[in-house]
Amino acid sequence: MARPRADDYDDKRKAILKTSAALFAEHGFDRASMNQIAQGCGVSKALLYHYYANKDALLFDIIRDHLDELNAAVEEASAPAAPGEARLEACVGALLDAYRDANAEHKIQINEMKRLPPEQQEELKERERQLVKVFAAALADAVPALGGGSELLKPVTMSLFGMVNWHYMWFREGGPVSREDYARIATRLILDGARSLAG
Amino acid sequence: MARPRADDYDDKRKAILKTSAALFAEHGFDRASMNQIAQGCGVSKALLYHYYANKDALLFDIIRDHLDELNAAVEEASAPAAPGEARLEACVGALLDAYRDANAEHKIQINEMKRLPPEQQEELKERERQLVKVFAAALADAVPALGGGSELLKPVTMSLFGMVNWHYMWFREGGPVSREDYARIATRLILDGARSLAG
DNA sequence: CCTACCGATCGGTAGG
DNA sequence: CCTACCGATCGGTAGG
Repeated sequence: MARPRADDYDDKRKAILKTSAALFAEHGFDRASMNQIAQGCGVSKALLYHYYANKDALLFDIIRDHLDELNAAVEEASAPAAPGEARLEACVGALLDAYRDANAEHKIQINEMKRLPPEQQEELKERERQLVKVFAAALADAVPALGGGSELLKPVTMSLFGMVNWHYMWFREGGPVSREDYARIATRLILDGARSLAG
Repeated sequence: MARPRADDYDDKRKAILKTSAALFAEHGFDRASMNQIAQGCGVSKALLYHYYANKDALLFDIIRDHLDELNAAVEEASAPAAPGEARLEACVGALLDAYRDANAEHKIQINEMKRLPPEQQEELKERERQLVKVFAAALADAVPALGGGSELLKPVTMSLFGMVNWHYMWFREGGPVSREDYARIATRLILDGARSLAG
């Protein structure tokens, strides 16, 4: 009879994911060695290879889990039938909030995804596209002039992602501007600016 | 007597810088080997080490040259005593234009700077701060409410950098939106949004 | 300006 | 035939 999966299998997997994400973010994917990661997790390297077939699989799982969490958070915020403007701000706020304890994962998504083989990258990029889609829809809803095939929708949507995905370069927890503040600021910049552009 | 520097010393140095930047951007700093770079430049590895003491020095020089070019372009655009709004758009346009043939260098600045030792990073970050300073000043000039110690100046300035520094993720040469178009769009988003926020 | 190497360390896998 | 875990070490390649 097959040996059943250990009760804490998933907890251990999550712990490995969190620790390795921190090490990848700090030293980069190539420089964080499997030995370091095993040590950081308090397990043997052989056990690490029991959970993940190779280093790439570890990187893939970190980014996939992260993107799934972002998508879940944003889709939840996008669900209520709120007016366009409030819905966009809720989405931006949900995204920034999902980034709160995921700085390492965010940096890895931005900087290390290209280390993966093309098919794996494609699977992750599909999840990124899903995220972009929700924001583009919320934007087109809040500023009707951006819908209907306007050339402005893409650059404006990407401008919003630029702001939000760049926040980790300057934003500091406990500073004068909170995450909620910045969600409001970014939403205002985009909405008022887009209305002016479209008008 | 010391051997004089070859007439084409600087041309060769620039060529090495451009080729290695392309390889670092494509494969990442760690994976692009000095052997690959030497081959790509059509020189021996020993000659490469004649120009640069080590791999770090090469990385440092790529980013320093790049940042110096950005600063020069933006300071030139910032010089004319144009009205605040036009000056900001000129600065954004100059920055986006300086990025035109520097996609590799831009990616390296964003992704690989942390590979350098702290003092070298500091020297480069000082150049980044100089760039930020010019934009913050142009913004405060164009939207007076952002000046005078407003808490909004930093997040709004960083929002602008987010938009512009993120452009390489989606912008394609020859697409429906030109660099000039996007300079206008980003400037409008920031200016109209900031006025609405400050008001 | 070249090639032959070095000390160190990598990701990954062996038997049990 | 599966999964859980160890100590030891593999072949290759990096920067210099």
